[in-house]
Amino acid sequence: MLTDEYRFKILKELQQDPDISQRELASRLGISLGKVNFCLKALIEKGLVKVENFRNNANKVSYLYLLTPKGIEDRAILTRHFLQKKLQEYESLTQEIEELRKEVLTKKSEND
Amino acid sequence: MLTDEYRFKILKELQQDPDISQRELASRLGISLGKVNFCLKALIEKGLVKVENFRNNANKVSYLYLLTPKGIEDRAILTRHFLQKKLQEYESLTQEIEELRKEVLTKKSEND
DNA sequence: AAGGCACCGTTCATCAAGTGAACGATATTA
DNA sequence: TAATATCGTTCACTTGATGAACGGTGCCTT
Repeated sequence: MLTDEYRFKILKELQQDPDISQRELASRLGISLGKVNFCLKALIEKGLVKVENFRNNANKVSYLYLLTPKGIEDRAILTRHFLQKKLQEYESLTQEIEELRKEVLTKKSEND
Repeated sequence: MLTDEYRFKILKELQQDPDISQRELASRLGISLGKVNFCLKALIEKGLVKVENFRNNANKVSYLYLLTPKGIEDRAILTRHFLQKKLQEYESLTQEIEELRKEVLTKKSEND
């Protein structure tokens, strides 16, 4: 499945490193090769990524996974979206930590 | 699978509400009935929870999922463990937000 | 007492998602 | 030229989660 999270992560990696193998990408994101392959195809299908055969000066054929204008736009939208989401996470995480702290202190005083 | 996370959450719920149905527990934790049933059995197997047939004054048979001393101890350990973990998450979340902020601002200035 | 209803824990067939070994194609090296 | 390395692609397999269905039990109404 291609979630927002991996759409974002993959677009981010590709933008800053268009010549990257699917294996390397899988390794960086901590997911399987199969999943990367699936997600990448979905991104291409959606028109967010375009794959090009790139022939460098040593006559070596390698692949380039380039973000299309639509892909760049999508990445920007996702960035704003995730900032909002992370800020909400920050709120709830702060509260969660507060509760855990209280609890740890309570338990401690019970044993004193 | 019985992860630390659900071991913690379930022990927490049971401690503050020992007469609770598996369905209600599933609903509170946002997981399926089958998973609750599986996890609960695992907790009993591990000796962290003891189930009792509780016969109240109206002769109604209901269940009590009580934490054993071992269960209470485990919950305390998990609480401290999760506090540490959440503090680490806090660190990385803060950094992540910082990066997202930078990025949003960069994109914005590019379009000005 | 009997029938109906509601809720309980338990089971398990079914589904969805992730995995990585294996493959053919291609580039590089010996 | 043969051997090796790396590429993207495929797909059989594993794993986890799901919730409908079931039998058991308490309770209410008739």
